[in-house]
Amino acid sequence: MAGIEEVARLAGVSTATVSRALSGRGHVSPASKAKVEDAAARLGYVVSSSASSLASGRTRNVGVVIPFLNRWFFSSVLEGAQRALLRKGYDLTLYNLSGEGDERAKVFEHFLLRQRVDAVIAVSLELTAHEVERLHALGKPLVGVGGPIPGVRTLSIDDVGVARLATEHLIGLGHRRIAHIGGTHEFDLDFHLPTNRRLGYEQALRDAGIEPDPALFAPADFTIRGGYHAAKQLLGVPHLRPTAIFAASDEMAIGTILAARDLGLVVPRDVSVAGVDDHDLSEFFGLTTVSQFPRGQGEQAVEILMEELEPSSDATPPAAVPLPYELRVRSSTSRPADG
Amino acid sequence: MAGIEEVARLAGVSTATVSRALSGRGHVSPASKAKVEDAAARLGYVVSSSASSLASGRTRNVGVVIPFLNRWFFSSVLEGAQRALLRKGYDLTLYNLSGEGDERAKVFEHFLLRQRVDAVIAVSLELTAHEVERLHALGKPLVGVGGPIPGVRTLSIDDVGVARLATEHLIGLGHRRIAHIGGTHEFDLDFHLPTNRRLGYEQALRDAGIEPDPALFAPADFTIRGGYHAAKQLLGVPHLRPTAIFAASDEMAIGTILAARDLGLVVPRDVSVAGVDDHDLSEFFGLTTVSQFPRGQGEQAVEILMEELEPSSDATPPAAVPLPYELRVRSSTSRPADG
DNA sequence: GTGAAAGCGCTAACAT
DNA sequence: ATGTTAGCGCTTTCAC
Repeated sequence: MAGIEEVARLAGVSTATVSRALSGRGHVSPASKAKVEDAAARLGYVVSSSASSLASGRTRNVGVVIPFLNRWFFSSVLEGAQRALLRKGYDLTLYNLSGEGDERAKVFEHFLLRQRVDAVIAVSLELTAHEVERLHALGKPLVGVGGPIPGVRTLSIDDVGVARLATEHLIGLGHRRIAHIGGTHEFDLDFHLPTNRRLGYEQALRDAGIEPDPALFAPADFTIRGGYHAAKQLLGVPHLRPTAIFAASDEMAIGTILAARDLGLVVPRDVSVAGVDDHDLSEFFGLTTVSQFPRGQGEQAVEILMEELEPSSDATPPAAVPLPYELRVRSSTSRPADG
Repeated sequence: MAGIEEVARLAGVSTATVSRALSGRGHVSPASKAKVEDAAARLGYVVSSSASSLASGRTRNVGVVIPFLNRWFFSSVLEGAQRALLRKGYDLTLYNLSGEGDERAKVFEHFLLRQRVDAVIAVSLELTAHEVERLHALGKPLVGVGGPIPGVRTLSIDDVGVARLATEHLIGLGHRRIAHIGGTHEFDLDFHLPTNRRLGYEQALRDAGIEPDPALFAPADFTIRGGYHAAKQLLGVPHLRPTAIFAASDEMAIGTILAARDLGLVVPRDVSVAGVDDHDLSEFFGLTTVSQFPRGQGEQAVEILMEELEPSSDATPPAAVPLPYELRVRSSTSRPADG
């Protein structure tokens, strides 16, 4: 492993110039810059990140704390963040907190504080005031994705609006008996997503003069299996059967489609189904859904951090752009049979 | 941020002793060790990883290079690796190579070489000789998961054996016309997984005196949708219809089940279906499959690295234990209708 | 078992 | 625009 000194010697300049030429901070004449780059390439020189970090205080590394790796939403956010960071020349250090909970303390007390990261992205994690404080005390920018954290810049989708949109779509098609499959209370921990989506559903109904019927709500766990069972329940009673079901996630909506099939019902003729996410599988199932572009959320989180880490003169501050969402109408929804 | 000096002062010892006490290298009397730990806790002291790395040459960080994040197998391996590393006090730096390919070069030339990691885990990536060499030249242990890399310790499942097992299960039930949905050639890049699974399938057939019928092979892309279309093809011709289908992955097997349903066929009465993976969704679909425990593969990769990074006296070297796999019989397979 | 001190390989003042 | 040099905060010889 060649060091900066050898590069300096080969290029015929000082180590300071090498450092400047390679990092882009400070002015270097085009001539020496070329010589340095050439020498570095020749020697296969790459800076030692630890030496650089120690001397500069910057690590060019961002920590991402995330509760799940094998769920579509989370892996998509992670993928987006990774791509954006790589482009900026940053590393991504992953902290998956799916574990017991003592892992969580460990991560905060030992890992994030070792000066290994310049900033932290917290995905769908409600950080405690204490945790936020520790991070802030270190001067580490922190941005949340997936829900509001008090005192933290957070990218958060308008869950009420998303649910309204899906429900209004169903109402617009002529449905009046619209059921909802939402999250159980345990899932309300992180940012009340289930509550907000149920709220949006109810608002849309009321705006259309329909009183939400508690019998048309079924809780589930955001999985296909959970949606399947909830839907069977909802669809099982013939004379009360809803003509449409809005599920709070695509996975539950897919479960609903499968349940309908098993009951001999045809989607959308006998029952319309709508979800939220635009999951990988949704197109295959022809599921009408509301996209929420999680990859973009990961990328945007990185943009925000970068603006704090390396303020660029020109840039208009990304501002608190509301996250986009979009109705995607496929073949799982149609007018109800009657009319 | 308190430094080691303050800890030393508060504990009434030298910085050298603090370092030794906290890192566990070198002998320290129990008394001073306690004092140091106490002082460190009091001050909320955590070592600066960059300073520590620079001085010691160890980063306590492992790089994981992985081609996909949003596929079950890969995210599971990643999860296993993350857990195991966290337990050992190591960080995990993620390099997702899903991108174009110039990303790949970037990662190898700039990221992995900046002395940021002590070791590298390569998941399902066929590294070039040159890439392997660069890594070795740095003295960085490297272990592969998912397929053999020349000159590299690799955890690799016996794909031929896995496919044989699934196929033999179907043969044992009495099936003779067994179709196979495998990968297309593009998927053969990484370790010939599709080829090996097809090989195992054919071996099992031949061992049972059945000549593989090329008409009973259909290529797909390892997705549910791909499996669905391939299966429709296979099941569409009534008089040639296989009584069982072995798919090279659970996702394709699930697609097969859905295709069968859409054709009015009942699984397993009209057609048995078996897959490989034991995917999250497989239980829900009652899919008979061969589990391959990817989480364990990630963990095992870490074990191997640790043995190289921190050789423990007692440990029996983990040796080249073949990766376990296991037939999981559910409700998608049964004896063929005739008998 | 413990302390003193010499680096680890860079970066950032400060000069020039 | 470039060179000189003093650290960055630890770990690790080497002595004791």
